[in-house]
Amino acid sequence: MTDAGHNSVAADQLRTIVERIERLEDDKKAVVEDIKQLYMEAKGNGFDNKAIRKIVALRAMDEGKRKEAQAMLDLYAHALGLDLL
Amino acid sequence: MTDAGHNSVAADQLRTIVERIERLEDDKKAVVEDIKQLYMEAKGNGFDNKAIRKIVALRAMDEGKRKEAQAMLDLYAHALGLDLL
Amino acid sequence: MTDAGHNSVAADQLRTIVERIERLEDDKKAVVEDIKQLYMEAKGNGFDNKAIRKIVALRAMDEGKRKEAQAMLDLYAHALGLDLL
Amino acid sequence: MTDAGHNSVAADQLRTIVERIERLEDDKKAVVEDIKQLYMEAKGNGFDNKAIRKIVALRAMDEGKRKEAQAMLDLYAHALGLDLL
DNA sequence: ACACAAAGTTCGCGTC
DNA sequence: GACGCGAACTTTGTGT
Repeated sequence: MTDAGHNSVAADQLRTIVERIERLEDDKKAVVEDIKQLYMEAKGNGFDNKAIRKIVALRAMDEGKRKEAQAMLDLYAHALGLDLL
Repeated sequence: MTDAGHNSVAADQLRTIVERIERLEDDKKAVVEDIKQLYMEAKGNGFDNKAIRKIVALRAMDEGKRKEAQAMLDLYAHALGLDLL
Repeated sequence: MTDAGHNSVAADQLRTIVERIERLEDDKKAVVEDIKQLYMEAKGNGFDNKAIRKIVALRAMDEGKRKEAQAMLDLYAHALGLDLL
Repeated sequence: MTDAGHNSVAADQLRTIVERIERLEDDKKAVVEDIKQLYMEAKGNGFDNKAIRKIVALRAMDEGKRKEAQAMLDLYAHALGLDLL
């Protein structure tokens, strides 16, 4: 088998990989677009998107970690006399 | 209608929005995961992921590449155009 | 007066502006580097940089806006039955 | 030594760190403001700020540009090298 | 209000 | 295997 033949295998493999990635990236792009649309819709209904984003992030976050991070923040805030609420 | 009733409308709307976002985020996450898997598979086949990423980026750019090149020319035309006009 | 002479004024002006910007960008870069060093030092002393960043951000934020944003978040969280604390 | 005393050490350390960061952030803010002023001045003199921004970016890149170009060549050498080796 | 640009955050990589 | 470095993505702010 020639080098060309041998290499064409890798080249084909590479091409396949790249194309599969590109398709998935297209999918991702579509989903991101849908999400954007949803936020626009929410805004149209008078919601505060920034708050919604935070809510989504908080719900996604592991509860344990969230409370731990909050505790650390509270600790530091207290040490500096910063009134968080 | 009570305030509770009144609020529950917005609350339901909010909940619906948040849940729809979360579903889309799940979709997105799944796609991102698939992409990651692909890269891992590529790596397992001896490919250089960094190079693949650049290839993908370049191909994605190539659609807008002419526009970019054109913009670059315009840029210089403008920037140096100050000397010319 | 030739075009060249006339244009050289604008060109010189442009050059001056660009160079002044570049100097300021260098300054900025240096400051950013210093900040990074500070965070590294803090980490070396056992502090949680993420929490410190939040503290700095909170202190920088206008108190009114901060509480307003927090109130909105609380409102939404409550509507969804999300326990923040 | 009381806990309060013990903690006050860390609290003081934390306060010092935060305040040093805040000072540096102020410096940064001032520099950013100066840059903004410069752009406004440039605009007042009839220059195209968008073009200037690109010029500055390009000049900043130009130091690393050869490296980037080299990286691009290496990239293709690698990616296509699969066909060659 | 939209798009562009800047900042911060996170993730993968190379290094030690 | 942990740490710092650099790139990619997300989010925030600003100028039009």
